[in-house]
Amino acid sequence: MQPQPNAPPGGARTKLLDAATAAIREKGYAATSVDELCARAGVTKGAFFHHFPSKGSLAVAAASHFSEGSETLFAAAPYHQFADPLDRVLRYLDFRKALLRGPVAEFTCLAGTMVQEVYGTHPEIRHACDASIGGHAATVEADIADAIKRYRIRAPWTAESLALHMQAVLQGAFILAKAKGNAGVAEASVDHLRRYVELLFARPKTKRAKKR
Amino acid sequence: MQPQPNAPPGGARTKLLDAATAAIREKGYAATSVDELCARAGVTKGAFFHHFPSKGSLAVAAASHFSEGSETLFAAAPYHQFADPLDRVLRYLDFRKALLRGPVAEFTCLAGTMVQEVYGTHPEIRHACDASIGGHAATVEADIADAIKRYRIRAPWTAESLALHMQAVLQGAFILAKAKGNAGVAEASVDHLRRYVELLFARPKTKRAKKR
DNA sequence: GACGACATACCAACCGGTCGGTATGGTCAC
DNA sequence: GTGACCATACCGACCGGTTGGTATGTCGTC
Repeated sequence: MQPQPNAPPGGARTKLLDAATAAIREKGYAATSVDELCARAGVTKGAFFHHFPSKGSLAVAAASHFSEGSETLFAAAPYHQFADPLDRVLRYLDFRKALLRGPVAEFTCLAGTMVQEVYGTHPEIRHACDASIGGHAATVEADIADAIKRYRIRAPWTAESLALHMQAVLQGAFILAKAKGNAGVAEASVDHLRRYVELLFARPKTKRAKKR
Repeated sequence: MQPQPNAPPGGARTKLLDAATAAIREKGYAATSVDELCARAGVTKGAFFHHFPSKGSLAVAAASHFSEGSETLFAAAPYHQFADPLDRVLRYLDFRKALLRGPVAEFTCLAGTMVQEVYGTHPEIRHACDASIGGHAATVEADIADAIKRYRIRAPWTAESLALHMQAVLQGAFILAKAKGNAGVAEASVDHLRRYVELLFARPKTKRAKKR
């Protein structure tokens, strides 16, 4: 099912995937043409349709490609070091906030951008985007679930719904950043989200979170 | 500056604006062609370019058209009845949640959808979307500012940033609803947002909010 | 010599936009 | 009151460029 699981990093396929990620984050799926993608990747149209049967299937592949990239990024992030699961959640948010640097298109989420355009017309792409967002949310959900246990919270909400809410805030923050043309609004929104999580757990204040 | 301030409701211009709002919310800006818009509106291409110099200017006009429509909707909403500004904010959120009904494209925000695609390529549209979102946020901001005064909160955040955060959550909720294909996630996110606002003001619990 | 990885040339459909034209209704001199 | 004049609203054939996609060819490697 999955095409070329181990595509060579210098190959046309990978270059196309990278080009698609960048271009779609900048201008969206529909406005990005196959020709432009080929030009960006330094590849011909023949190579494009050799690796992907259609533009849409490139988008599906790009969503997983993007997921893999961010999975790697978040797996290596420092917030996992913390023994306290609530600290991990809070530090995750700090990490997300720190990522809000440089051009808007470079910290934005491919899946969130694409799904807005294609959710009604390209079900396979929509599904790939859902999987991308949901997969990432699931990693955060695990820490949230641990925090609920640790702090013996009786929550009228589930770990899943909070994890999803966190992703919603981030996606919305991206939209506002795009509208306003700067990342400041997005940072402020992440601050609000972090404050919410703290209030939710109502943890007694400590001077410093302890590492493991 | 503003073209045809009082366009007749049955006229081609208004029909085009309505068609654009619906079509763009369904499939995005780039994927919606001028021909399709004309067909939806039951109008010819000649009429289109008689009223709008370009597709882009239709999009700008559609953003204000959409803003006016929602302005009317929210102005008539029941949450304004409440004397307590915090109640107004909370009931605003209830109202937003209640709006999450029917097909996803029908409760979604035109500005948020469009700005994702065009923020880098069509500055005028981006600006119109920003104005649409910002204008609506400003109405909520007024109530938040009153609530801060009333409850003598010393907030490390501004009324503006909270108003914007609320819009971010809603925009993000729309994205998740599109990805998952149902409004349930969006409702859950609004619940989290409402809980956050309550926690922020830490109001002593009352049995029932009083009307004016 | 077969096969995968590309390149080149090409196509029909569709895109946003133009343009010459018509239908309608209001204004005003006579 | 009527005909000249004109602005606005709208029509639809048409244009050149771009679109996603295809057909066929070349070349290096096993």
